[in-house]
Order: sequence, then C-alpha cells, then structure tokens
Amino acid sequence: MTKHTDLNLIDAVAFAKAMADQTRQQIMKLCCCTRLTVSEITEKMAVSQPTVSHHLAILRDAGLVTMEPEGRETYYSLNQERVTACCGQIMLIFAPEEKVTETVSRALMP
Amino acid sequence: MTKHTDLNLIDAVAFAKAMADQTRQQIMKLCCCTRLTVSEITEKMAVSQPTVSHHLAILRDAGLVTMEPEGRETYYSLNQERVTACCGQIMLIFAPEEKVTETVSRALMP
DNA sequence: TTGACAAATAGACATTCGTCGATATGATTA
DNA sequence: TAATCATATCGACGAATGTCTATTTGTCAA
Repeated sequence: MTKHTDLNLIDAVAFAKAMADQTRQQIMKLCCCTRLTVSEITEKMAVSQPTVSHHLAILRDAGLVTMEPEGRETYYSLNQERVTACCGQIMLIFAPEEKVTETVSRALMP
Repeated sequence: MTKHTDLNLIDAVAFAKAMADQTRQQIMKLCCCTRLTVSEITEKMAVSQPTVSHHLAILRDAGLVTMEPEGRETYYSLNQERVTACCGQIMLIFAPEEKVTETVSRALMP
C-alpha cells in the first residue's frame, strides 16, 4: 500500500526518515545526475533485487526519486531539486539565524 | 556507552538518522536559538524525562545539540551551525548540479 | 548530614525496519 | 502461445528503535 503523501508539502521528518539508511543513500548517489534501471542499480550494490525495489519505493514515496517505466524496464533517477528543497526547508526551520540559511532562502526564492 | 564519532567529519547517514524522529525534531525546535534544561524541555513535551534524556544523548552524539552543565541542571541548545553544515554537505553530495547548491557551496566557504 | 531535586542509566517491552527467498505481475521475444 | 526477462509484492525473520518505570548518580539546601 503506497503512502499517498502530498509531495508538494515538505515534511522534514519524512525526508530524514527516507534518508536515514546507508543503502538508500547509496542508491541515491548511484542515480544522481543519471538514470538507471533497477537491474543496473542492483548490479552495483551488495543487496538483492527485492531489497533495491523496496528502498526505491521508500525513496519514491518521499519524492526523492522519479520513476520512468519504459517497456519492461523502469528507470529511476534522483530528484535533486527535491533534495535541495528539503535541505533548504530544514535550514529555515532549525537554523533561522544562520547566515548561510539567509543565502539559501534567497536562492530558493521563485 | 557514548559513541565516540568524530564530530568534525560529517556523516550524512548519521545526520539523517539523528533527525529521523518526530520527538527529536520537536526537541530541536524547542532549543533552537535558546537554551533549555532537561526539565524545561520535558515540561513542553508529551514524553517522560528519561525519554527526553535518551533523545538528547542521540542528538549530542550527532553533534546537533550542545550541552552546558550548570550545577545540578544541564542546559541544551541546538547547534545551528552544524545543521547548516550537514544540510550543505547533503546538497553537495546529492545535488551537485543544482543552482542552489552552488550558492550554498559559496556561502559555506571559509 | 540528610532530604530534595535534576539528570542519566538500566532493563523490559512493543513496534518498526532492513533483509532475504519465493512468488506474482507485466512486457518482450522466439 | 510459450518462454524469458524486469520489476514488484509477499511473508518471514532478526536487529534496531522508541517508550516506559524503576533506579542510580550527582548537586544543592535545610
């Protein structure tokens, strides 16, 4: 059962939970600035294919990866914009007085 | 037994794990831009004092809060600089192509 | 020095989480 | 259509996690 969370709203706890695993961060690094199929990801990792699929589902629910089915394969890639948005949000919440946060705040302005 | 991790090095997984809990983020918000004793924090929360102490220890191990013992009380406050540093690090790792990340990178330069 | 207070630690318990092998589903190819 | 391949889902299992109550440790005050 897929969690139908609103991906436009950023939940700092949900973001942190999604990132709080070595395997998931490894997957995120692999599909950063590129797109990979589940098989390609699995090849480069030390866990089984079901485990990779499991983690991809968690990352997808958190909006951290995007999915593009093509025939019988599915390409995944890191949602870098989402990563920066979440990090920026956390800075705004937990470091409102920091100079860097001000900079980020301006850089994130639309 | 306290984990003796090098707090100067930033481990993105450790940071995310420390932040991956609603109660801990609530504590972080409480002692953001201020200092509070364990009792004061406990008063404002819905969990027991040992639970608060437990979470403070986790946050302390991650370098996310600082501790100042004074007599029989101990003041805790959020390490905002650390929060921004960790978020900046995550942006650099997982969103190297993002414009915001470039901005952050420059803002974090010493 | 004794009693009260603040915070940390210990131990127990239920829940969540990461992993696996087995299997189901869906798409391509022979 | 049948066989094969890619991915997702299921069910099980052990480990890690969050919470509590009870207790310990350390500090101050009467």
